[in-house]
Amino acid sequence: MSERSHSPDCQTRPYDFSRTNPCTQILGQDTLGSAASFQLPHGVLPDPSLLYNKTAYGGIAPASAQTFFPFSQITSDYRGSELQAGEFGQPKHWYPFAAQEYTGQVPGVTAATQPVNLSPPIAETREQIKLPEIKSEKDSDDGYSTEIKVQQYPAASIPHGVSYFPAWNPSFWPGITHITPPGSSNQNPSTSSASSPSMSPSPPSNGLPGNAFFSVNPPQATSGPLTQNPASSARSSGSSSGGCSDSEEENLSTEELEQFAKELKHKRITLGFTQADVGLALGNLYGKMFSQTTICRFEALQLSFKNMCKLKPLLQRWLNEAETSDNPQDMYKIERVFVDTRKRKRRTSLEGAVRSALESYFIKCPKPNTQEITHISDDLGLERDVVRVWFCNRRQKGKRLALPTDEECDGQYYEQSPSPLNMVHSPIPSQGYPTSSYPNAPPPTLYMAQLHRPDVLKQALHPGLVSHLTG
DNA sequence: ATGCATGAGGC
DNA sequence: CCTCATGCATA
Repeated sequence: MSERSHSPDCQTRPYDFSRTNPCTQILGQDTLGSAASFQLPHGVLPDPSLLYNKTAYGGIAPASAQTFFPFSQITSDYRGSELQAGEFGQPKHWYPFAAQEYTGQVPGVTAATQPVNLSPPIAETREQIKLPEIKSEKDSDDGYSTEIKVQQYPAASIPHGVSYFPAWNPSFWPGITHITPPGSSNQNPSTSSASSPSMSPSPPSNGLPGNAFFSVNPPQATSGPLTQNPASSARSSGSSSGGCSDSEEENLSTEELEQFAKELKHKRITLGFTQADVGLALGNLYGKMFSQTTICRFEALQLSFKNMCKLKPLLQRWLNEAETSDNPQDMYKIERVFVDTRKRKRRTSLEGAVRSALESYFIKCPKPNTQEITHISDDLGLERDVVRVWFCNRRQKGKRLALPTDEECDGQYYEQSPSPLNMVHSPIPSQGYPTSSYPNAPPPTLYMAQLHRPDVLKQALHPGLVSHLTG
């Protein structure tokens, strides 16, 4: 790990997404305003966060510890990437991992899926426990594996009947489209106690309910700190601040994000939470959890500006909660068993040489067309899809690492090298980051990071690249 | 921490 | 097919 937290100087500026207002619109999208948002394709949820800013966070009712459990969904039909080709009209809902999708109280299911093993109260409980994992890397004929895993979630992880809930509408449960608010009758074990003692992760803490951490926090604690951000409030001028907890999704500046990321990391560590913990905690607070990966990328400012803006308020709030809580450690997670029957394509591990080759192709043409992809995959002996995905990821990475701070050197990846494929460079709209500049100039292609920081450079380039290019 | 993958949404 | 958000799996 690096200690970026120490030297504020070394990391000049991750990215200079100006204070354009991507956030505002992101969060402002009244997706939820339209009826359309409620008839999602197949239970897919629109970004819940979109709703957050509308529904005051502070408004979250005290947790009515309803327990919801995962359910095993069996729908294994993974067609090899070979067949992938195009669209499968069929929804592929075989991978219910997103918290939102479970979010909901299903009495019947609850009982049925009652986890077998219940959490040992503390520390260890935080780990993800994997059950028999049939991992057939090479053995599996198709190369995919099936796995069953058990995850744990905070006791209070129950999305209290918040208004935005309906939007998540898990298609699995037709009747649950609109859940009943905490108060309403609901055969559901309305209380944490009812949540089945067996699963109450709450350590034998005398008076403390396991969900103390989340539900106990007084509104003040939550809403107050939200406005803590001086800059945002200052900037958010008139329009937003409705009076109460003002805009959290407000336009954030790079500096703010940067600083917050640092603060988050520091405090997080101080409080003894792992990135994974935070991700799960968000699930408790908002019903939408995130992976360690995402938290990590957030802290490292490796998400898109939009994404950063979107997540910041959530993390901010989590931080507030964590800080104001007397026993953040009590924040415990119940185990949530969820059998994931999905088969995921096994991760392809590209060799250094291959990666270098891809890099070199990328430099010549960051956005190869179908034919070119085929050519490359052919040349390197890779699956077409692997190549395609690699390019997608590479582009994405390029954008993440891009530092649109200086225009001087942007968008000029070396196209000097003779392209073996006569690839043509296609202009790519820079949607990744608000490049502050370029009023009407062609969007710079930032695939090659504007390496202003050595650390970024290190990340951006693959070791063998140079040799490959020269060789 | 990061590489490869998935899937929604958009042309 | 792409972008974008996100995550599993792994280095």
